[in-house]
Amino acid sequence: MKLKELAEQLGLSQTTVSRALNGYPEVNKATRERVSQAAQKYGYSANANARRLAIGRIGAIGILMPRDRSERFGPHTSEFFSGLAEQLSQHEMDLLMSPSINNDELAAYRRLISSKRVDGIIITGPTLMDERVAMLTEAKFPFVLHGRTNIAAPHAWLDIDNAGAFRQAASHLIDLGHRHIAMIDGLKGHTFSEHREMGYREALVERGIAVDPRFIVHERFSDETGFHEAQRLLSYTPHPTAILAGSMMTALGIFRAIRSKGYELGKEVSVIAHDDVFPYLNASNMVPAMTTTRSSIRSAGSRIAELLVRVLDGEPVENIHEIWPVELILRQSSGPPVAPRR
Amino acid sequence: MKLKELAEQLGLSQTTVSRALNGYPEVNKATRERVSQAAQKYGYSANANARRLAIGRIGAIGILMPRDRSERFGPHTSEFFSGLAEQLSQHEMDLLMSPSINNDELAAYRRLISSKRVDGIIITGPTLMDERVAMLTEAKFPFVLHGRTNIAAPHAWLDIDNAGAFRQAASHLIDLGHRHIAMIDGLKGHTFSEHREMGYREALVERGIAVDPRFIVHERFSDETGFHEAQRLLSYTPHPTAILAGSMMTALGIFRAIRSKGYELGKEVSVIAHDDVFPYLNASNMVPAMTTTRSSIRSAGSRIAELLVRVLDGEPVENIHEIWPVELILRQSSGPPVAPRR
DNA sequence: GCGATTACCCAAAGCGCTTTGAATTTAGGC
DNA sequence: GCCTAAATTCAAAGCGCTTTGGGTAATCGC
Repeated sequence: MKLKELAEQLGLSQTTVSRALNGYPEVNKATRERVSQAAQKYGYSANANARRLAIGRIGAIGILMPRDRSERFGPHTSEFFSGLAEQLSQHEMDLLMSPSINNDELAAYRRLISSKRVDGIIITGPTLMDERVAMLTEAKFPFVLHGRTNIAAPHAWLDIDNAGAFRQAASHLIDLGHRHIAMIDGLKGHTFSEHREMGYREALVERGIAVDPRFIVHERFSDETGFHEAQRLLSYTPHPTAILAGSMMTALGIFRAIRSKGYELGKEVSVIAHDDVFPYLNASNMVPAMTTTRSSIRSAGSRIAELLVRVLDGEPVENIHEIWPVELILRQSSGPPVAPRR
Repeated sequence: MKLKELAEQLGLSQTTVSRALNGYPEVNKATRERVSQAAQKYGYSANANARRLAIGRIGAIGILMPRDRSERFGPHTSEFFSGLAEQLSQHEMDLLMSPSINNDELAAYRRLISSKRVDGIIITGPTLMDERVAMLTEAKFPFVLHGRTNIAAPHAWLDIDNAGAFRQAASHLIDLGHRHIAMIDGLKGHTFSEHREMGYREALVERGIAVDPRFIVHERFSDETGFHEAQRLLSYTPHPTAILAGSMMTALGIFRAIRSKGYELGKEVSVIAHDDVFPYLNASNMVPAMTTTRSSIRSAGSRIAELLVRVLDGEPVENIHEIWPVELILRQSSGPPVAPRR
């Protein structure tokens, strides 16, 4: 069933039917009602391509999937997507996932833009001088960044307060009496990683605690690296009595390392992990319950979609910046340092 | 830059330029070359909507994201998507994620079809009499199912051998000497869950071991349920000396429960988990390394995309069925039962 | 050298929708 | 009851691309 046929059925012009369906004011209430009824009855729904061709808007936003297994594609991804999609459905927009081809990311972005398959783009996991941000800004293509960069040119972004999260967590550990605090976070170069390290350093420096470079680890987020790095850290003398973990997966590995060394978690060694909030991995139900810096990445996705819609509606990007605070949720994996039993 | 302009630049007709770019034979080699060069130079790329409107094919396949936090949206999702997207890029197709609105899934599918935004659909996590499968089959809309149903009408699907996986795992445990084996799997009703239970039962029955209904648990996949259910199971007398876990997250919870009861994993209580293969959660690096039934969900996604393309190309759906075997990878979390120390 | 192919290229007709500009009714004012 | 303004409705012109149905020039067979 197409518009033309529906219009014929109703004895109306395509114009009127189209307007009735799209909620334009210049159509009689009774007529509009009649049209909706008919559309319902025949299961009519506009051909998305034709509509978009006519309207000039694509009705979809894009997100590139890195081909390699970078930090940008982990368990948090599905949560983030879920948030995006949820919001986009409010605006009748689709989410287009485009995989980058032969690892030339920038080319993939260009292709995505030039083929006009999306109105805007969402980019995630930026580096401090992210070239994608630079490119899209220059191309004047609408986008919202999840994260931040040091790039001066104005662009829209939403980020969580990574520095604050780690500063707060480290401060808290210091308050508890810890003096040897390590951090195992994501790969260097990524903004979030740099910011977290900054926050960590600030907390230590503020309290006059020397920063031991061996205690700052940047690695892929995985239980495996968490395990290995924590084992290494715990073999030092003195070893850290507290570890900040950049992800839940890392924390799982760290937990294992602590146990394998015979230490008690939350006593001899404390751990505070950053939690993106996964429905299937609950920090509060672990044993001991995990102290976390928490920020729902699902909510962030949802909000970012909203912001992108605003960018598309013409809101100046220089107005679109949000930094979300991160909560520190105290649970049992962090406590005052206790001397080892041996 | 649009086709018309490009054609003018070249002093050719739109027809010729279009044909040159799309690889049609009736265009001079030199001309084709000249056109490609120019397209490259001006960064021309066809407007996807116009192209699709003309061509009648959408160039995208759809996948619905359940709004609720069902089994269908977990950590495996991003891996599955990743596989899909990787394959689709070979065919210049997009992946459209559409969130279901107000939890009326069927309506969301209908909307997706009638608005002609996708050529085909991928559906996952079916129940035995999945209504989506029934609906799409009846509507004659192309789709490929990840999983299986009992629906007789022919439709394309790819599934892993869930029954075989659990049968194999249970058999192995029996070989090791276990007589009290439990399973904690996903929610009842889902095909994979039913099949796994079937496999488990078969293995026990085959060896003359009575099936204890208390030992069969169906729950959401999460570390939390793994923990609670395993705790419950281990409080029975006699308690299971081995547990099959339906997911890695469940297994994490089970591990915790075993430890919290003071049992040694792989000795007093064995665990075999199903592993979809996550880059960030590696079974072989756990301590003890986890015995798993392994099947890459990423590969499945990739293959399913390929199958859907074939369906779209007109291959009869009754030819498209694949059951993938599941490997049992023996590691240290499973071993002969050892009597508890007390 | 001439008709018949073959190779290339083109103008124009859609694809199904939105929107402009105009026409037709209907309502309002005196 | 007549004129003007407001309320409805419509015909037709795109949106940018593919494809049909011809053309024209180059090539071939004899």
